[in-house]
Amino acid sequence: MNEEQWLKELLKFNEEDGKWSEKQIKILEAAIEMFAEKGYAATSTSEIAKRAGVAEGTIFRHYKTKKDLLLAIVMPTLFQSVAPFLAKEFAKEVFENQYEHYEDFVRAVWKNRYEFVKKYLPAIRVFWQEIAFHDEIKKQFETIFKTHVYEKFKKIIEHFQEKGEIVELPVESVIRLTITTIAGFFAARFMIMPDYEWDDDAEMERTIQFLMNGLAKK
Amino acid sequence: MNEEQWLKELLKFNEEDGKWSEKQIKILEAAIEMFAEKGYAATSTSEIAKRAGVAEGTIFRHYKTKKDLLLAIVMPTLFQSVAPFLAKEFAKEVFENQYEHYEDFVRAVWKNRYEFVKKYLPAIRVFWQEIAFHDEIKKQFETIFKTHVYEKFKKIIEHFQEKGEIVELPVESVIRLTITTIAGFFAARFMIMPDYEWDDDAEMERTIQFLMNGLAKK
Amino acid sequence: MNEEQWLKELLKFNEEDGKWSEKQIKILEAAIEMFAEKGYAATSTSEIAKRAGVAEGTIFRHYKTKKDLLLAIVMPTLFQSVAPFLAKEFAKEVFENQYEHYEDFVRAVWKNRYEFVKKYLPAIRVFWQEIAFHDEIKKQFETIFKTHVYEKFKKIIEHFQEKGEIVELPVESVIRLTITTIAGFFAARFMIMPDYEWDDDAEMERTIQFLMNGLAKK
Amino acid sequence: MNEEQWLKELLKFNEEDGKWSEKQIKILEAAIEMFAEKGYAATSTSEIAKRAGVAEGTIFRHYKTKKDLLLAIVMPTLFQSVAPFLAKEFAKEVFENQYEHYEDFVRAVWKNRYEFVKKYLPAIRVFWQEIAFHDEIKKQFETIFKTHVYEKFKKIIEHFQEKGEIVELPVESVIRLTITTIAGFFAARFMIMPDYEWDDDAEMERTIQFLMNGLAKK
DNA sequence: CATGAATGAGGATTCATTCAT
DNA sequence: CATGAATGAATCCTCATTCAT
Repeated sequence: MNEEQWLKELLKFNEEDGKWSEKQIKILEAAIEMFAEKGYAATSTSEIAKRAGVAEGTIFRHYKTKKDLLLAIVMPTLFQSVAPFLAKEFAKEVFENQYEHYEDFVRAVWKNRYEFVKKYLPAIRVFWQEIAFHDEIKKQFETIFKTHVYEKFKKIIEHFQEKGEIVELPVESVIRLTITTIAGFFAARFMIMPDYEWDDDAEMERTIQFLMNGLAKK
Repeated sequence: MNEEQWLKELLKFNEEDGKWSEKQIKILEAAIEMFAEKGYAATSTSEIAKRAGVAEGTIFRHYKTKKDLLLAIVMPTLFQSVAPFLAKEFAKEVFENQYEHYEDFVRAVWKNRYEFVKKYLPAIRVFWQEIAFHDEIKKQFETIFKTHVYEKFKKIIEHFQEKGEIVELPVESVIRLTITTIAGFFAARFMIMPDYEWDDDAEMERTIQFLMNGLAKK
Repeated sequence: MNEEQWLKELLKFNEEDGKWSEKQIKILEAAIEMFAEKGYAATSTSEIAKRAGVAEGTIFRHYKTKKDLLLAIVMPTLFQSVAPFLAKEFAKEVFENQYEHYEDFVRAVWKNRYEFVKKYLPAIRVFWQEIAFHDEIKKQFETIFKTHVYEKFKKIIEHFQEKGEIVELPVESVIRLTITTIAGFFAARFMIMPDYEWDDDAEMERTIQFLMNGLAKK
Repeated sequence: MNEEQWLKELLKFNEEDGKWSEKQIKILEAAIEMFAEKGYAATSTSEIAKRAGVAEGTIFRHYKTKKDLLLAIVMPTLFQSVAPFLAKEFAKEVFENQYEHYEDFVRAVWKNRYEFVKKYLPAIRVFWQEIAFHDEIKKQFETIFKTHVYEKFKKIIEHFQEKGEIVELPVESVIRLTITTIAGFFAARFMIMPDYEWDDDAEMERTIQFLMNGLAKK
């Protein structure tokens, strides 16, 4: 998949296909790279224009303000980040025994999100770096998380708790521990120590074992 | 402990006591608050001056550049963050059976770091928000981590692995899983969902149980 | 010749024609006036902008730094100051008897430079005022002087010394005395006592007589 | 003569002896050096304080403003520059045949001023660099020049013209040519090409010969 | 007298944004 | 649609000067 392709895919959530001019894509690419590297506030629109190979004015033809440009990156990233949970059939799949065990479910999520993070890493960096500074993003994240991720996750957890597969902790704690364990790997792997020589498959195996043991019903 | 007190304590690692003038403290306090809230790049020195109740020029009398002001916050925070591991007697305590089980050790670290995070939260936010944008900070963090935290942690893990208490995974993985689990709680508790109603003791209990089960030798 | 015209002419040495926008010219004019009057260091870019009738930012769109603006004035002035000596045919003209006597040559230079100084006086003031403070300018001046002015001047002097027209002093001394005498007039006339009532033609006559007598072979 | 000594001598014109504290001298020395090197406007009082080894406030205890400090350098330098002409007996000496020929007079002035320039060069640089930017200095210079230098010089010239020793040009022109020739040497020797290897005695000889021939009655 | 912390106006420069071409 | 010159507010930082110690 070439560069432009992945961006278009990332952007699918925002607008209909076909609306993205070449220059617009170039601008987004440049902005993602620079925001990821230096942060939104420390990146100037003129730098973005230079890296994108367009005139400064062109940026503002496509994005009314610099903030709009940030949101055009961050919002699709947020949606794509939780995409599996946004799919209508997602929870259903679980109950219809597509995933016999919680471990199967976790493995499925892991693999799916691993591919996602690898592909969209710079945009994800931007998202997590900027969420602390922009209330709109934080609000949106909370809404999405509560109404989609949490709700569905809860049902899934309860399903496997009823099956007696996982420990009877409060659902919130199970969710948190699951996410923390998976996301902790991703953070270490891609953000904090990306240069360490990771054996991704082995580390996934260890981490999932750890998670399953941790949550196992004694 | 009043506001100035904790800052002086945080700064202990940087310089000798007594060198901190009242204005200098005021400036640091204001800078920490604002950097935590809006980010370093988006905070202007004039805002800091206003909030600190000093003239803008006064900032530059105490900190040669705005970047120096950031480092005066971030470096002590980095050192204090890993303070237990910097203490010479730290690892020794473990081997001399001050901590009979890995769980005792984890609980000790947890409590110690819990107090630390609660007290210095804004400075810690600044640290983690800015580490992504400033190579000096990242470099310093890596050095400290490798030479102090990792080395001592490793010995501790190996000690309990030899005692047959915890699983025979690679030390790196055990360290990562431990840190990820603890830090994951702190991140959720203080950064991502600080407004959720947490029962800190109960959640600590759950998390430590999870960690111990996850790492238990089967 | 109107104001803009002479500036464009002065600038010919720096870049190709046609590249000078109206605002750029306005900025240069304003800068020359103010630098001449108050000196480079004591003139603020906001004053220049005001006098030029442009926004302060516009200055920096055309000249990356204030120093660049100075050099955009000083370098062309340096080149134009020694322009006759830069022309390829210049020395040749002398040997091909365009100037039968040293006095003819001196008169030609005098008239040519008199027109130049009158036209470009403010820029020349800036040049001589700032050369003391900026090493780049001094270096450039020395290079130009040694490789162009001195070399050609030397041949001319030797030519007339061989013809037995002027005294057999070291060439360096003859050059210095000639320049000193001519430049001394210009300095007194235009820099030190511009308000005195000068009879330029008479004073030229006296000065050239003085110079010729001073250098005459006894 | 040590450093402080010459400064005190230079300052003699300004105030009575004994009033100059050590710090005051240090400040003046530092200011002269820095003003000569970077110019008045580009030199900060804090730099001067540092170089002088005193606190910033100390400068303002001795000189009410930075400008006062400049004038404390420039005014004595102006007076000392024309010191011979300020001496009451100066012109008289000429008429009483202390100087038989104009050449004797010129030689005497030359030697006297040569020593002066060598000793006070940095202060003289400051004077000539700043005179262009400060009207008070220019005014003072003009007054001194007209009332002392010019008046006495005029009588001397007329004296030697009457004796038939020098050409019957307008006195102003003779003065200008004399000064220009002497000052031209000093400018070249000390300001423009101080690094060239000068044979000062030989060059003086040549220059005075040139001057005498130039002014000789034909 | 000397100090140096404190000031706040002013410095050069950058920036997001606009708009005529 | 795209451009890039123009803007002027805002940025970080410096400076001459003051004043309590």
